[in-house]
Amino acid sequence: MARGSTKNQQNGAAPTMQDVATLAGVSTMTVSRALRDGASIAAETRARIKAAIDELGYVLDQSAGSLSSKRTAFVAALIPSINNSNFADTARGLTDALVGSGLQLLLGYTDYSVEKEEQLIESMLRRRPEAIVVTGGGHTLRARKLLENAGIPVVETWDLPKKPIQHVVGFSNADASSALVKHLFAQGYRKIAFIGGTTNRDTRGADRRAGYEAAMAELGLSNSHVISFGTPPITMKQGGEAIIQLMEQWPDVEAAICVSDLSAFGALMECQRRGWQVPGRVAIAGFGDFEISGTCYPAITTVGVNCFDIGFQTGSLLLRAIEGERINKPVARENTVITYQVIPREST
Amino acid sequence: MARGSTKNQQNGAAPTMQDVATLAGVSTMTVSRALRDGASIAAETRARIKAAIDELGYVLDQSAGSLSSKRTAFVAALIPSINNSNFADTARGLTDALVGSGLQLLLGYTDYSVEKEEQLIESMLRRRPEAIVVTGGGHTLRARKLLENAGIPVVETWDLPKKPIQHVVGFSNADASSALVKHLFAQGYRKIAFIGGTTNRDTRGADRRAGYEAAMAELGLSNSHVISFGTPPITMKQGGEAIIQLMEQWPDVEAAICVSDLSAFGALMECQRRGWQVPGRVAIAGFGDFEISGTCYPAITTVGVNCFDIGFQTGSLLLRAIEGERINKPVARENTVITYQVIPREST
DNA sequence: ATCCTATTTGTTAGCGATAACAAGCAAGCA
DNA sequence: TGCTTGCTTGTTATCGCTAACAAATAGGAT
Repeated sequence: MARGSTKNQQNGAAPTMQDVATLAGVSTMTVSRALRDGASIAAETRARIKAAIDELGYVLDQSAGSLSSKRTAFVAALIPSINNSNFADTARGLTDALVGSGLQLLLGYTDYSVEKEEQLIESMLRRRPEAIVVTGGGHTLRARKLLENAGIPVVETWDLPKKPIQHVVGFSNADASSALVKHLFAQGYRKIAFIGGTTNRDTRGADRRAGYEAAMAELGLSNSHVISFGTPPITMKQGGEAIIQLMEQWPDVEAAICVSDLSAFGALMECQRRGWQVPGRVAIAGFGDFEISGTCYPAITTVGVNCFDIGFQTGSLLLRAIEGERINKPVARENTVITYQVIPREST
Repeated sequence: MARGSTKNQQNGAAPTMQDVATLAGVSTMTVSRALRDGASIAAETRARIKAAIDELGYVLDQSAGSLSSKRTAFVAALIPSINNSNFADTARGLTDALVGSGLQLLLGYTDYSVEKEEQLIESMLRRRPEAIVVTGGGHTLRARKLLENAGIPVVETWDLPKKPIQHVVGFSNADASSALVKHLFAQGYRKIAFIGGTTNRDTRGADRRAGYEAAMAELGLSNSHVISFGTPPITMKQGGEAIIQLMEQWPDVEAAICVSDLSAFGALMECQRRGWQVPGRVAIAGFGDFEISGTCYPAITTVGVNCFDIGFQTGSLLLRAIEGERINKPVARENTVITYQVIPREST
């Protein structure tokens, strides 16, 4: 073990490619090639290098490589919450689409805040991702500028922004929400309320609310009632509190649409606890088709969005776009619309 | 706008620090200093540089900086699943502990697979994190070696491994599970079953099962029954299927402990759907104290683990350890045990 | 005026890898 | 034998930034 040919070998510092090269009796360039597959290198040499790598416990320093090759091999994606199966599905779709491309996904969590998003965008950009994915179309002015100037493919997801930055893979939350209202209307419900968060922090939540109000107006139901409760994302517990408030404020209410399945579930359980029949006393609907909505009893009527597909489509678009940048032929702006559907279940 | 003093300015490539320096009429070193706070620099110069940065839309290239400064400013954390509120809480604890340190958290998802973990460890290490956090104490041989040789602080969480790699912040899943069995025993239950995943892929799940079996033996309850269902993480739906299977196989069963709250919830809902009283016909307990367990009706008895604290303690330990490495005074191995408690609710 | 100190700025030399090109070498062919 | 071809390996020059040291400048004390 007493080689000590380089300084790194002598002290305890991590071995570099130079150490591997010295041990294997080749140049660093050859080591670099051995580490990539597809490079032309003699099998015997490669084996010798692999042995040296194992002996030293060498791990490639990708950041050094990136500096030289201009390829960081990762894409950044910002999602509002780490603990939301909808976004988790999107992330999975993204990951799946990226498999085999050598691109790694770096997730960031904005916590439903555009300010946090701005910070994250900047710190991601500092690491020079090859593309960046954001959730929604609402950004701070500076964030928008950062994205526009980043010089990499940008995708906005989960929304159909009026003024897209570049590519879009999403759907209209307002339309989806309207569709749900119309579904309830067709079922015979007239006194329909909406339960959501207090602020507009969650722009998708705000869109759903707008869609609800638009549909109510369109259907000639002037008595729209909105219960606002807590800052997004509103929790199961808050959903429970909201339904109580709703029943007090509007005892006649026939159906409640919740901004997400989580709050719908909370509302449903609170009803059960109080002995209010669902849908007998009041019907409850959610949004997002979370696992919980299909499992709970009664199962919750909701809007199913193809979350995985949002991620997968985004991923494939990214691959094309990155390739396009590389060969200096940027792909044209794309606007992919994702499907959604009302899923009628037992709660309405 | 027609400056064109450097090549970068001329073509469309992203501006570098040199471009900023030229525009502001200073050296790159001064720009570098202006970007850090705490560096000694004249207010006027700093303002001029900031203006140049704004004009060019410059964003620091951190990977280049890291190469030079040997500080990548991020720590890696691997968790089994993106969509599990327990691990999400741990991640939040980690993030919170890291706030203000300038360290960013990079999350990776192992999908409960040690092979995937190994891959992730390697790809994380390639980016030279300043510390790495893994979930659990079970790793492939190579993963273990990689961690041991990484030369950075390593923390294993959510477990108390027999042969820790370095630091540990966790608890005994087996003991926690035993405590739950003993609680049910004290409530008068004797015929207690366990519902978990089929494989040992989820080592924490396996530990919980082992704890169940140990407690049953200790209590003199020889008739332990284990229902294995699906590969971890088992879903709500699988929890529902498992309880049916359990009731068929062992009609006398009085209580079922599920490997996690999610499966417990699925089991509970299935019982409601079939009109089996819980806890009248069968009692159900979970693990993890997810939001759902406290909200649903009846609320589920579970074991609450201080998940946030696992993350927070890990984060603070990391900060100390990283600082220790920097001043060449590595901190001693630490073994932090996190508390848990049985939370009795309506379902037992 | 001279020296000292503190503050601000610049210079030089890498960090660890890879791109681009150059060169060595063996095999194949005339 | 001499030349070409194709494969394998090496050399050189960065990539964009920061550490470490050097130098310039201003202000104050003597």
